[in-house]
Amino acid sequence: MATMKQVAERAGVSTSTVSHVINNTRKVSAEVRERVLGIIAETRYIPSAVARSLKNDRTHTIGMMVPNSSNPYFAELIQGIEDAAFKLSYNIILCNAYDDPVKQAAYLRVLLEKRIDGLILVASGADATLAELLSTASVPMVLVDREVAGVEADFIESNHEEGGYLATRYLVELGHRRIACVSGPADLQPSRDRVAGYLQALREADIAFDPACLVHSDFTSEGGFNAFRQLLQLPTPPTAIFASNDLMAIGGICAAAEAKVRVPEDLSVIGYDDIALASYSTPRLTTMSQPKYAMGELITQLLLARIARTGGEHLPLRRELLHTTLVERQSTAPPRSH
Amino acid sequence: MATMKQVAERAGVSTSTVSHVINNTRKVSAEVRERVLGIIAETRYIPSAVARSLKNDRTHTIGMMVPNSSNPYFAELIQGIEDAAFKLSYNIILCNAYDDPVKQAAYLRVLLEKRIDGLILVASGADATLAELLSTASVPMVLVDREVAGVEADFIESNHEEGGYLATRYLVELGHRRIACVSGPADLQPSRDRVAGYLQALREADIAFDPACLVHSDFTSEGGFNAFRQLLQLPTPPTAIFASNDLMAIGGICAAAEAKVRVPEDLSVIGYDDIALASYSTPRLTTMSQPKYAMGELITQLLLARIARTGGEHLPLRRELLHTTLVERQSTAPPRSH
DNA sequence: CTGTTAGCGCATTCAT
DNA sequence: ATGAATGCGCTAACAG
Repeated sequence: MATMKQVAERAGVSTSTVSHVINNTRKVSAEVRERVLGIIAETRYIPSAVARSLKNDRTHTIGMMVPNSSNPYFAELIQGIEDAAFKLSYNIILCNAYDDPVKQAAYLRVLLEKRIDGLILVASGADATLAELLSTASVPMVLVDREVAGVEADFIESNHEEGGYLATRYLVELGHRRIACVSGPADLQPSRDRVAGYLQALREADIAFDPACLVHSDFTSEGGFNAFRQLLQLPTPPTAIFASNDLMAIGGICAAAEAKVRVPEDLSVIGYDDIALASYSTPRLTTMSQPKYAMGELITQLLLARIARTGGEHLPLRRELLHTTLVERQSTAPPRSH
Repeated sequence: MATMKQVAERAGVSTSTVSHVINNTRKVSAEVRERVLGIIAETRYIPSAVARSLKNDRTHTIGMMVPNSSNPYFAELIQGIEDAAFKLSYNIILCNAYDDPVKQAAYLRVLLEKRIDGLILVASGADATLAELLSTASVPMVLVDREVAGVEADFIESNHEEGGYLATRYLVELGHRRIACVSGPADLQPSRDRVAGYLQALREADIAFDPACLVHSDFTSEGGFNAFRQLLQLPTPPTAIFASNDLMAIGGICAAAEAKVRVPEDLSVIGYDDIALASYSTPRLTTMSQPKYAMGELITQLLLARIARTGGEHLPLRRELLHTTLVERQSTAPPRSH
């Protein structure tokens, strides 16, 4: 691989001049510029971002830590971020923590060594070690969906409580009175928020909350499958279920089908996230749509704004709560008795 | 951020010694080692991989270019690769080319500047520019699913033709005679291979191929939805459809449901890929499973083997064709008339 | 308009 | 067992 020095020699100029024609950073005579450009093409010279980064203290690389990039919600979020980042000349290093704080810490360490310009973190666990590591790292950072105790950083999420509320209220308005909820892991704040919204909607409708109607699962299709099966075996099964994400809703619908429970005739199901497949599952899934693409763009913008100010005056901490919107499709309907 | 030099000064030793305690690369007295380690902890020193890379000419970073990381097939493949790479201390820079050769070229350029140690490429388009860029780049590389004319590199894919054949033969064995195929884009070799397998199975069963039964789509749920609708409106609709990927199969099943065509009673559907959601779609999807995780591991191993030999003797070019396996679930059954 | 030079942070060779 | 010195490839004062 050719180096700038070699290019300079062959062009009969200094590396300084070569550098400037590459970066358009100072006036260079047309003649010299052409000559240099010619040699660059001829030698297929490609500047080293590594060397440049060492000099500039900027890698134009962002670390993205998620629990699981195969989960369609994260996959779509990542894609939005990657897209926005590309437009701004940043690359993404993808890290799957699998909800393992140890693995997450190991990754963080590597990212810090690689001198990422910024970090987008959907935290797995929130042990003290993480807060410790993060606060001493002092890398520009934005937290998504999950806050980390003791870490001050921009934070973005959709309004989970509102989402849970709207989903449940929609079911109530359809005429349902026995409404169950399949929640995500109880130790995740977004899960709890969505449940809070669910309870709030129930309360407003004067529907007594039956603890048997709330089951905690794990945000996977399989988990949803099992949770629905359990709910459908209740003495008085629900006529509607709010699933805390689309994966569980889809798995749940599968369980309903196997139990000969028709959706939406016998059971209404509403999901959360609005992943791409929700539009084409059978039946098409009614769901609370999270603005994933907008989130991706906003996250990237916030992070880059913070990166731009590194060392400068402190930007005020931002906390963004995005709205979710109801997408009515075919998995919900008024209850049978109506 | 502390530097090695600062650590050295505070510990009263040379940077050389600090470097050696960090890398365990030569004997250091216990006393000095402890002192250095103490200062490192105290100053929260984190070595710079950037500087190290400049020196070593290795970034421990791999570029991964895919058409679309939200497609569950790629998402799961990426995860397998990312997993395997992590174990071997490599990170992944994720790039979405969106089937746009221009965007792909732009990304490639950046990856080359960042001096990635290797490239995993699921090529979008294969114009001459790409071959040109790639061959002069001389970065260790493995191609996945799509070959690039004029580029010699390791190549990995599943045996698409065999997969298409097995899927179709399975439908034949179930008793179907009118079997349609929803293919991926005609300009993609894997699409063509799967179709070839489909045709082969038809031929073996002495079933005349009806061109109306082969429709080309785009590997998306929406595309599958439209393709199925078209097929179901045929004067003599098929009793079974082989969809070239799960996304299209799932979208197609949605179309069938809306046309009051029951799966599998009225229509058998078999997909391809075996994405995670296939197990929990309604009905559970019968499909040809691609060994995504194994592919991810193999890809990573091949690439790292090649990276290790950089500059050394040439490793023979490898061409790996992995087997797909039939996963029988609930979207297929004998035809009604049986 | 162009060149010289120093230094980014580290690994490593050569001394001692 | 340790240190001094060099250079990886580049950018950016500074000088002319």
